[in-house]
Amino acid sequence: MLLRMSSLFLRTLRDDPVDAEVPSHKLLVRAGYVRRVAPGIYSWLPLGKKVLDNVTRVIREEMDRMGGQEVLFPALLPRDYYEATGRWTEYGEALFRLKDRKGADYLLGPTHEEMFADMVRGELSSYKDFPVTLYQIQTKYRDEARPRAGILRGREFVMKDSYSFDLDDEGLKRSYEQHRETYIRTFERLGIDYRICFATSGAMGGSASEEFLAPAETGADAFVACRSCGYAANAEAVTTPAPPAGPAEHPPLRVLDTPDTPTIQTLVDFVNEHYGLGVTAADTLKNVVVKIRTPGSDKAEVLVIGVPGDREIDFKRLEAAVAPGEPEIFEAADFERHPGLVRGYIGPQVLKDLGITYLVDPRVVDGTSWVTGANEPGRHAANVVAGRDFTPDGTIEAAEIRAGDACPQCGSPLSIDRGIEIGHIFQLGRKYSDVAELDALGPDGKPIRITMGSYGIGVSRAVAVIAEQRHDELGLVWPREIAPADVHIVGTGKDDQIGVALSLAEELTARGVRVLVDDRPGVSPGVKFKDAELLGMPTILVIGRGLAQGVAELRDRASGEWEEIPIAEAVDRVAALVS
RNA sequence: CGGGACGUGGCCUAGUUUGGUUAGGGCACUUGACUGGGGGUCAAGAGGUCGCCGGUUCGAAUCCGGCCGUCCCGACCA
Repeated sequence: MLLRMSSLFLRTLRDDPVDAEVPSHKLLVRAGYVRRVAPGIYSWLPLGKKVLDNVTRVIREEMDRMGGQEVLFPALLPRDYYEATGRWTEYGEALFRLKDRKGADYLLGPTHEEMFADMVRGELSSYKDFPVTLYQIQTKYRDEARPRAGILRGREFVMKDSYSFDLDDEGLKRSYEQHRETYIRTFERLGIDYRICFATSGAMGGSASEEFLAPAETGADAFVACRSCGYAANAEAVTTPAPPAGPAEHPPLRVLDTPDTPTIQTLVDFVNEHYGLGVTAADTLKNVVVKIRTPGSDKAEVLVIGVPGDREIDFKRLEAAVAPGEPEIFEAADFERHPGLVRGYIGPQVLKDLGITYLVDPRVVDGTSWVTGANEPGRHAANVVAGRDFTPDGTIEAAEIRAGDACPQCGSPLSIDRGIEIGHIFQLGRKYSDVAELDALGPDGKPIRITMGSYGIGVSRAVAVIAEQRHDELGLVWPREIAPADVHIVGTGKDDQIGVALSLAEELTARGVRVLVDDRPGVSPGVKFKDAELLGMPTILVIGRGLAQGVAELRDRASGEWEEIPIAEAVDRVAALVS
């Protein structure tokens, strides 16, 4: 492959685009890899297309190595498939919907579970046909409320999605492990720094689930990590270790007059000053009322959640904990309908009598003593003991996570970082096969309900993530396997240098090296060097003022190191780097 | 959907507060000359419905009204 800058469809920009915030966005636009067409929608220019193709190729090779079989569904889909699983309505605003000329409803596929399940049902019917794993590399469409960060999070994006179909849970587990290993190999090859995090399965349903997160300050997902044991989890999936049970004996419950103490801090100050309790916010039990709505219905159940008073409810964690239910704020009008709940002074002591479900943070174990509401305006209760004065209906992971919280595996302090989700694997189970009535006929002549796994990699996002992780102040720094070319040959100065650069380029091309050569006449060396650094090929070969002495410069883009080499050896040296 | 900002050649922008000749600059582009190792210099050019519609006015990029669009911060996702 030989690309000549003199004829390459490329224009680099000196200024950052005004709408770009994150480095990958700025650099991919400045280096002429992508151009914005509409919010969250980008075109790929020749160099960008090569990068995208390289990422795609790596993913495809690893999927094929695993035994996956590639298919391709349409992006434009009729409504019926998504009607059956309820997602035509459930997917909500994020679904691109359109009508054909007859007025029939269509959508642009945001994901393809339904199509895969249906295809397998149509083609396979015997237990002998399983297991099978199918995948596709497809453009997906999601009308995000707010696309941002260039191709990191667009409304149109390329995704590899695969689905495993197994006869039993053990098979599903095997398919899941295979994908896990394949993803590890894939991201290693792509040169992406990543963490495997326990995850919640979110809107897709299903059970066991892990996310591959690329650490980045600009990431949308918070995750925790433990230095000592390697535990890592998405913030939504972090579990809180329960402390040991408290002592059996406690002083009796005591109701206190606490006027004007609507917040935790005013309460703590008041009881310490007037009653000498010596408590902190962490000794109080904050009770938050929410409504949990079942999707697709108007019914909402009232739920009270108890968390230590020094912690806020993390709404994202709450949502994950109650999924597929949807939590809603309990408003003033709701309090009027439930006179037993005294706003600001709710205590768990009465919830059983009110018939309201009470879930607590895992730290609230039997034998722990709390300061909490007394269910009367202006009054709180102290020495309220879990297991004696109230009995929760269970625990819930809804309290915020903080750096320094105990690791659920080893107890060491956790750190919190941000990351970009680049892959997600999970064991879907039978949610879609139930809807599709996807069965195989077993050896005994009875149907076996197929169990599915679902696995995604953000392909175009991976390009942005690589750019995000591999750049410096000068420009992009592509890993060799992903770079548009192996070597960027710069011919500075006059015709001699450019002529030599071109002939070296042809020799290298003949050796199977992918070459980008800057043969633009009349462009100053400074411009060519800047462009070479911005574009980010891993190796830069300069044919310049050393030509008269028969030497060239061989530069490593990532380290910035360079050496002078005889031009006669240049082809061998570069070819050796590539093999 | 809530909050904030903005809309001027391909890109980045000045001008708008206080209406007044031909809307100015930088980058990029074309031509010529010089230069030739860090986005070089000089000269000459091409390129604009100032987001759209309406209003006020002798006169609107500028003031008023409406609409559209975009970006950023929050609630949602490969």
